[in-house]
Amino acid sequence: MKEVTLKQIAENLGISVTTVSKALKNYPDVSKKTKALVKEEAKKLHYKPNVFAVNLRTKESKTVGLIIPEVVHHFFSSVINGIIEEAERKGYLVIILQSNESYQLEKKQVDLLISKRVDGIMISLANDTVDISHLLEIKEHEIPLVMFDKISKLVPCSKIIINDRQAAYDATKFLIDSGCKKIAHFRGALLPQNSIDRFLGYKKALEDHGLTYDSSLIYMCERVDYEDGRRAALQLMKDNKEVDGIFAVTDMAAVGAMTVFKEHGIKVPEDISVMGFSNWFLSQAITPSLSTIDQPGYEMGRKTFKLLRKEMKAKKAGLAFEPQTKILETSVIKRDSTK
Amino acid sequence: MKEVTLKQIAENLGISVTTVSKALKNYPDVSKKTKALVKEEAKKLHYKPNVFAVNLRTKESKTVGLIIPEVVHHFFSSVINGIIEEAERKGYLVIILQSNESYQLEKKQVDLLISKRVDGIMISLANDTVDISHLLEIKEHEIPLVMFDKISKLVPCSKIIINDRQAAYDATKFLIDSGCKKIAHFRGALLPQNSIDRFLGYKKALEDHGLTYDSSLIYMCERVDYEDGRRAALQLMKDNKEVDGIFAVTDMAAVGAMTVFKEHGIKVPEDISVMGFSNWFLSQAITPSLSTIDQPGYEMGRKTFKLLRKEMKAKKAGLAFEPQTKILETSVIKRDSTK
DNA sequence: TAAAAAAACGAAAACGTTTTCGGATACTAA
DNA sequence: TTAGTATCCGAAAACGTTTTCGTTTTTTTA
Repeated sequence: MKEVTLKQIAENLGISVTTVSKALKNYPDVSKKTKALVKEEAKKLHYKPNVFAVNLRTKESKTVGLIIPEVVHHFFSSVINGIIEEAERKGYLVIILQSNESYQLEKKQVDLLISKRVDGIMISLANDTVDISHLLEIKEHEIPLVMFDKISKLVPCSKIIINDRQAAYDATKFLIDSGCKKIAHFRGALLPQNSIDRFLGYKKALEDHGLTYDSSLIYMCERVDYEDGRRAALQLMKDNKEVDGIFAVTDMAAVGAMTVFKEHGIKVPEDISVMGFSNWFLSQAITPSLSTIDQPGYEMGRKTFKLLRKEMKAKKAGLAFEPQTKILETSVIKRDSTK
Repeated sequence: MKEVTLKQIAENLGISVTTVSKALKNYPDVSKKTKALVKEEAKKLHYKPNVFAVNLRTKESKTVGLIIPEVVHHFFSSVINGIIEEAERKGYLVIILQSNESYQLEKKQVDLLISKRVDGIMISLANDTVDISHLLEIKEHEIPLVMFDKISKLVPCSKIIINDRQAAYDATKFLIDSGCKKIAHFRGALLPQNSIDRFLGYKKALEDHGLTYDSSLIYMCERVDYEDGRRAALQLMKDNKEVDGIFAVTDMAAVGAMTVFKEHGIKVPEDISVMGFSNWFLSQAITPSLSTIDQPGYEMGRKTFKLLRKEMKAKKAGLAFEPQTKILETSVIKRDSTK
């Protein structure tokens, strides 16, 4: 059972490899008759072009790379979903790598993708990525690059993001409008721009509405997860600050806090309102359901690939491409954890 | 900025391409001196082998394919995590495709992976996959194949699974041991083996413990999700069967049911016990926390790739490979939704 | 019918690597 | 010295495709 090649078909038909190749790709300088003959023979033998050879010749792999901090994560897996769906539609396959929020790994993986000669790269940065030389290297290799969600403004490439600051502002304002007078913030790690922006949005909202910002109401959730939320809530209770509202950096942290409150007989939202961020599936399934900010992961994935493809097309055509930044809409989702 | 090739290095050093290639791969018939020279030059020029050429020559892509019903899914994303981690460790990249539980898509994607000439394929079947010709085709192309979780016994290939029937038996027995006398089952779709096995385990447990099986206590959760769980629970209430326990096919369905109960003042576990399946993250975050069966997704992913690699190695060495089936351990996790 | 134009085909190079196998050089033993 | 043996190197083929460009064949035009 030997592999079927152009040569095989050519020999069977007594014509040249060149003509076979051209016939299959509908070149104008092959007669209709020959084309038909070739195509028939190709079908009969179940001819499939050898992608390895095609790649080598065309210098294209029809494959793109995706580096993501975490796969087991509602938001990111939604993004993945959007990306691979859109990519497949356009004939591209997606190689997925997970940086585990580690800059070292991320750097290695970028190298990997470059040496794999993917046609484009999409990336959401690890928390501790500050050095961006590996990203610039991508550009040096002239590989189209799109960053999404967790980006670095220093890299001159297309970006798909939400307005974290505005969204956090909206969330906080929502708490204020619902009557909260003393609002704590469970913030994320210090480095990533998202955490910073959400923090700033929170702060701005307080100031704009006559509430004084109090740094002792900021609780750190390094990993922005359930456990962090629990820890922060316990600390909050111990501090006894009489807080009547919490804006948490993620739904996970918010849920962690809510379970602690439940365990201690603190009522949500009667005693304290809780606002999350991301609208993970989980937030609608718990009781009380969690008010939050809707962050459109699936759409972000699709848009990310679409933008990448635009750039890949431009590159192929030898055209210049001006990096674009798209900001996706978020919205406040009112549920039962707020008044 | 031309690409650096072996030829480039060879010319710089005044030696042949052959020697350069061999030097870089530490062939024994190249002198230490030349090797050092070549390696130095390669490093200086930042030489990276052209994978396209390597692929063509070696007929290997160092890439494997993964087809999965759904990415946004706690269990499957855990599997993905395990697979890509293990793969990367061994120098393989993973192309991920999503079948969306559609046989048609799954078939197309198998074709895609075959024509991409991946070195191996891992797959978890779509719900409506009954025809297995596309899977046999993989074998015909002599591409190593491993199926996991949702498998078909008819395909002669390695498999990584859990014992769904036993696990369901354990879950049901747990409900019985905790005092439940009338246990309903929220089952999954009719086709997939998992649903069937979980149903059978449930049934067997009842029979083994002196409870009569009653088909009117079986509620269908076609998509095994939150909404299905809600619907089934509402129906159950309407039917007024005085059920005191539920074994749900997934945690999602179980959580859906629990929220309905909560909305209607039915206490879990006092009025009714609920048992889930999978141990998704969510099950520990809700209140009351959900008792469930632990299904080790991450481990399943790692084992799946490991087995695939074994087969790929055997193939490369020209050795025969006997398909293996590995059954992973599950365990009952006792939480607050059961007595 | 000859010349010009159009249509159809194919030889060959190229993509960059790996690997076989024969040849050259240097070294050892008699 | 010669023969034999390591040691080192390189020519060339191969992987299967794409594409340029020149050649041949057919058709059209005068």
